[in-house]
Amino acid sequence: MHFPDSRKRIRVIMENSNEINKLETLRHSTAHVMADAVKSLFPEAKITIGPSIEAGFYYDFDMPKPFSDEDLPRIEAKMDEIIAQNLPFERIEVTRNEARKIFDDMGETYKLELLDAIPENETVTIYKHGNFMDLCRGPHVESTGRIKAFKLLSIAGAYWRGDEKNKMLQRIYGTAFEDRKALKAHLAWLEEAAKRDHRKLGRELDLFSINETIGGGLVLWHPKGGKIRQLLEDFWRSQHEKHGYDIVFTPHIARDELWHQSGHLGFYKESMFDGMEVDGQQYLVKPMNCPFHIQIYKTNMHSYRDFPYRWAELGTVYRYERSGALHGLFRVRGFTQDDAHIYMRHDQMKYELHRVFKFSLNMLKAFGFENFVCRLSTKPAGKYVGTDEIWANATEVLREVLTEWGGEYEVDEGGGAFYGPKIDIALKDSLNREWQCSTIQLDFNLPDRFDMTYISPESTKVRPIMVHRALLGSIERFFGILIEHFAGKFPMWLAPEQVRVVTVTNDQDAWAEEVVTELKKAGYRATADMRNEKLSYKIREAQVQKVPCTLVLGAKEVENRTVTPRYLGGNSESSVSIEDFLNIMSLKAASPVIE
RNA sequence: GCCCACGUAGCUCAGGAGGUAGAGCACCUCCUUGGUAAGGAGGAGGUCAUCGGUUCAAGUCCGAUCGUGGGCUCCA
Repeated sequence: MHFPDSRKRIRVIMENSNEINKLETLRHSTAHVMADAVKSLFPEAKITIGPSIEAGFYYDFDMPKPFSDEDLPRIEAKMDEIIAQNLPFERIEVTRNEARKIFDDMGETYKLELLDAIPENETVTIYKHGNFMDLCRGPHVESTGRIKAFKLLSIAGAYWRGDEKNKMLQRIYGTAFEDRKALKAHLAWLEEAAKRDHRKLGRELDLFSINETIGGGLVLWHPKGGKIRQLLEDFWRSQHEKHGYDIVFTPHIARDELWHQSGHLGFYKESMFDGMEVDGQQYLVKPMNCPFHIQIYKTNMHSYRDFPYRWAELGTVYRYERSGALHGLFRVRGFTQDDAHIYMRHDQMKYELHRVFKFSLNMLKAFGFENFVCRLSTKPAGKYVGTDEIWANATEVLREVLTEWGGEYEVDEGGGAFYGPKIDIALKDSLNREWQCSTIQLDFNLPDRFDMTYISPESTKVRPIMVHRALLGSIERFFGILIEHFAGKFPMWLAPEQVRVVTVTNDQDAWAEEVVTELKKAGYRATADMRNEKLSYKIREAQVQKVPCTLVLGAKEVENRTVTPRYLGGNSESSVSIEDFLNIMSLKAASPVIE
């Protein structure tokens, strides 16, 4: 029911787990060295925790005064000194009382708190290098000299133990690698990711904007972004119709009564925008589409013969996100889900879930993604609705779906929502970052709450099985992912402008207009640049704007009635007739096909 | 929402320790008609985010607000 619409999820996958462990150790040791450096530069700092993370490490400090950016080079310099001394990391086993005394004497109150949290049966260890001691499970590298390549990256605030009720600590992020070459590669990767930032490309390519006057998290789609969205949605619609879905449309607001029935006003209110009063009735802006689709269902009696129903909608929803969480297209307050609900009989569950899973993967593949990671979330330990039998059954089917697929998947035991188990699909982009997009969720709750029924062969009323699913997740977020994945160089079928016809001089204007007319007639998106500018100037502009194909027209082309193509990032190719070029385009611009 | 940083022309950015704004690109005009990533000249364009304060004088100092960014947090 709740689609992970705009969650940013970045994880760099390392292939070899041994390598990971070595790196983790190295990074954790680097964190210790950093804490040592911070303590010697800022004796008033209290140390807290400093783990290794996916692409580096951090250490949190309680500081009377926050760090500034200028502090980072100073800390790095101090760290270099500690590393140069090649101090051995010593592991010291201590009793609780010894540990307590040590950290108490040092005034490290956070360490005392951590010490108390260590289970009774666990050995307490301290790691020491030079004069720096830290309560730590380890392991560590042999000595500080093993740290060959590190860099401090940023400063951030972070709550003690991640709880906003606690004190805000000062966090320093850094990273470390086996050697300088690997570090350099990682820094280059960060730079590449920054270059692809969809917010930057969105502005440069004039795709979308988010406007202060309108409000944070509310997206304006410019003509070029709008064209891409239109192409994407047309593709999406046609594929859904082909795959047995019917398209529905529902309103943006509904009376509070609906949200009471659905339960959203109970458990989702803090994410919903305040309502408005109309004719004495309270209306709320929708954060989800499901209650509407259920109302469609409930307008009629249904027979077991009629299933399944597959109702899809590009439904725009609004959810309150805290201001600090907003981020470009990835985290917004208004977005369009590529939503659908499937209603079915119990005996159809297996077929439908297989089918929708396959459709999800194929949809993502159509946009050029090849690698996926799936996650199965099973029954929560605490409260849940639905019988154990139906949970077991549905979970088994989902497991089967994943096994049959054969790809990489993890199981989040107990991670399912209270209303049903689910499969989430994350894609990996060209920078190997993971983005969770698709979600396929069973729902044993809403059919009950809305008293959905169908008539069985025995003439009894039976609850249908309900599945929520989104393939792309949110159109806004998926668009952001596409921008970054392609670095703005959209494939021909999605490019807002496919062909730019560029003239050498104004003597070719007539031919340029004819070529554009021909291209448009054939259904391509083409424009002519007939400005009084040098050829190289116009070529550059077409390249900078990432138009996939530029056709150069000079005297030669006019004479032979040809065009000279040049593709994005490539060099000039040989001249071809317009007929030949149209043939080439029909191959290059074909929409993907989903089986 | 919280911590820190930032907010000067459409964009990217300059503006030494207060004296009433500048560059490049983009835009407009003119010259140039030039074969594969920027030809030349000129012009227009800014209540320096907003509001308030200090001062004879505030992009410049102080405060608040709004917004953006990096994180944290939340995510039925």
